[in-house]
Amino acid sequence: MARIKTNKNVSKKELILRKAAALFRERGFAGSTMRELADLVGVEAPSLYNHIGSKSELLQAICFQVADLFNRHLEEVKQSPLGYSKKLEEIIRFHIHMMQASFDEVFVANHEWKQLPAPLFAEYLDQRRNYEAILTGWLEEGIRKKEFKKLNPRLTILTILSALRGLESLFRNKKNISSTELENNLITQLLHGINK
Amino acid sequence: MARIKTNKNVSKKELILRKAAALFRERGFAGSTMRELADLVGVEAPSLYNHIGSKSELLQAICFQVADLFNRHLEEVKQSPLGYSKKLEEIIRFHIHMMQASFDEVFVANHEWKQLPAPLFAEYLDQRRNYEAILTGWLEEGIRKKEFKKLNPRLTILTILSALRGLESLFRNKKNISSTELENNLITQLLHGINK
DNA sequence: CCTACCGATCGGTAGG
DNA sequence: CCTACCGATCGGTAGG
Repeated sequence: MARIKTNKNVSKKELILRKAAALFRERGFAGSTMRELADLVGVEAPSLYNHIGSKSELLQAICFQVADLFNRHLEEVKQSPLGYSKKLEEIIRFHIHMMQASFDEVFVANHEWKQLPAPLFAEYLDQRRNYEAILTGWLEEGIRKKEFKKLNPRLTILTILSALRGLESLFRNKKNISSTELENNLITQLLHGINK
Repeated sequence: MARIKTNKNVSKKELILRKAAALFRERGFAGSTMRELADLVGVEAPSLYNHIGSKSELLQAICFQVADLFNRHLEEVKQSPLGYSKKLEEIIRFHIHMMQASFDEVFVANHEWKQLPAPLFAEYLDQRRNYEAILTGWLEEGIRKKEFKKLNPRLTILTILSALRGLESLFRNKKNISSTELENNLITQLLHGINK
């Protein structure tokens, strides 16, 4: 009986988290109210606090769950035997898949992490910088091995990540563009260029 | 005397607008308060309302001033005799210049326009879509004339614009990277590709 | 441009 | 999970 109660609470908390991600994406974290969230969940606002600690705890859970998935994937690719261009291809593919699988969560993590309370803000920023630094290292190595043109590595990685973040506007409109076309288009454009 | 008074009001209003852009960029529109803005301007909160009508009027002014500059430049490039690849180069250069000249305002226009009140939201969205549609048209024409590879035109333009928007994170950190290096790097990467 | 203050709404708590 | 309600804070107004 105690176990059943726990399971029920967990699934309700997950429902709250999913609805929070959808709400925060639409209205932003600061622009969202716990009353709106309660409406989406189907309870009164004070009842939310039987399942969660605070509004910002929701943001925290969303941001770090997303970050964990990206970090874990990065570690896998890092330890693979692929060349640097292929490694970047893998990263591009994974960002597209994440956006399709968890659009609201990825969007909120990308846009609202700045609203995290002070210590978590710094921690999240660290993880982000680490992610970028590893990709930048790949580009530097790839330039040394003549795999890439001589470009500013950090700027180039930043541009790729920005382009991937921008896919959000596609998923928001629920455009029916296939995952394969997306991947192929972005890999061609970002790695091989659009000029003939 | 009436003229002097008017000039004074105009310059105070411009000060408020500049400070509002800086504040909205840092905290977001919903996360910013008129008390914080008043502190930045150096008056009490109610005094702001001698110069402005409302908080959302500030957002409106910032967003549409930025949009006007981009639209005017687009029109110039559209009527130029340049080829499509060179036209896109001009757009890339202008986005970089705008970001350098008016970082706060461009950032706010890009991120907070969704908070515009209903009729203005739709108007802004229209202008944005028109901007994207014209660039997409160039890409379609360029593909037909074998200037570009066969790519999804809308997706390709969206990717370029996303990459340009992402430059924000560079200017936020006040990185001392030259305008010329930025332009060259982005044009190479986005038009010619990074692979050797 | 200020002081004083408004109605509304916020995140969250008490108590059952 | 609800009703009742809190202190704080919000955008904005009145009046001088």
